[in-house]
Amino acid sequence: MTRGRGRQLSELEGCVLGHLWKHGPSTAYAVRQELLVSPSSHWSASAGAIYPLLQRLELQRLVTAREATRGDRDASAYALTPLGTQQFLRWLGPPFESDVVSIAVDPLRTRVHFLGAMPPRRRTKYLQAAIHELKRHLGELSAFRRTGDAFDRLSLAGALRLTRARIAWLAQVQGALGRLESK
Amino acid sequence: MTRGRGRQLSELEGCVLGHLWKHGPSTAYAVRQELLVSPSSHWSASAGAIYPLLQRLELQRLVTAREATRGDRDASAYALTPLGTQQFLRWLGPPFESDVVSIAVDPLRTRVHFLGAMPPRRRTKYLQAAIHELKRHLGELSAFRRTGDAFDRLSLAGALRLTRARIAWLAQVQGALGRLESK
DNA sequence: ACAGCCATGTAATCGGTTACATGATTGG
DNA sequence: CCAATCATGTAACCGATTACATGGCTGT
Repeated sequence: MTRGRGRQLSELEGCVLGHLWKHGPSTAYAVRQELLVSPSSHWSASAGAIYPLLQRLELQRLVTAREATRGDRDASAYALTPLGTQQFLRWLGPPFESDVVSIAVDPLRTRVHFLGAMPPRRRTKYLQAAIHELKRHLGELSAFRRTGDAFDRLSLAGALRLTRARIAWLAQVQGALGRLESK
Repeated sequence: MTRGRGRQLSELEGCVLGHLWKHGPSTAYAVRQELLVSPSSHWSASAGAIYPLLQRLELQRLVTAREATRGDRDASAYALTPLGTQQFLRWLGPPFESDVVSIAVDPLRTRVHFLGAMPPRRRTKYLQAAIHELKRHLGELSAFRRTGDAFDRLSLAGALRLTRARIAWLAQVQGALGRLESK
């Protein structure tokens, strides 16, 4: 999927432009750091992703690079151009690409398709373990309750809701399989 | 990330092995068709993904290829080996890799971080549009209510729950931003 | 002064997507 | 019989990850 000229931005590209919009001109390193500490990004924010990405965005004139010598070292600080801002807003939507609204892939949901591959007792253990991990994850997420701005916290509220929904769903699966088994 | 020898399987590899477990020996085409009609896979199930993937799995001795001439045409039907079954069960877990339990990436959640980039009236429209799309998606998912086996339906129940949770969350965002604005 | 970390990248690799090629099968 | 579609792949490309390289900076 080429992204030359008018193409839709990828999720990671949108996030990076969003960072620049939110925090102003930044180096690639600053962008990476924020992605690394973010509670809910699935990217590793590896250098090999971010540095070339910003170079691509510069070629497309969505950002401009300024020489930002920090101490004695040369670096590039990137800033949104008007075109970049426009593309960022287009990425935000609406309209929404279909995979923005379609349900996110859930590895646990994928695995439930195949729960028939294990005996009932193992299934019970399995669901207990998954619920336990989800609750632990819920605790980790809660640690971010007081960080960021209002929008960051609303975003976190979404992550918490989704995690609680997954827990409730697995409880439903437990119940359904229990009934299935006792028939 | 190399997957030679004892490596953990990727999601797509796990799904393909799961298909073979569930439906018995299959051609690459059969695997593709099921992924294409599946209500909730984010893969395009492109030929360029599936055919090489099965060839890789064969090299790793997780599947065996049998000449399955259909009519006059040669094709390969792949079947799980005992090693493949073992690796499939290991992929199912537990233990769970951290990204199995950690929250799935949600493009709408990503975008909420940046809602401050638009004026309040546009935000209102934005959230209405997103909720509308999610409800439409909910309807599409519901069409699968009576398909598949018990596990497929439980999996679908998870997708429905997550979608409803996203709708409720966006309603919460609407309310919170309304209060924020009226202050 | 020098060990260890910070910051800025680059290179190799890998898996997935898009697009293409090709022959068999089927419908009108 | 010919067009359209089915079925089986292959090739080029692309973006992300891992691993590496390098040089400045910082604490002891």
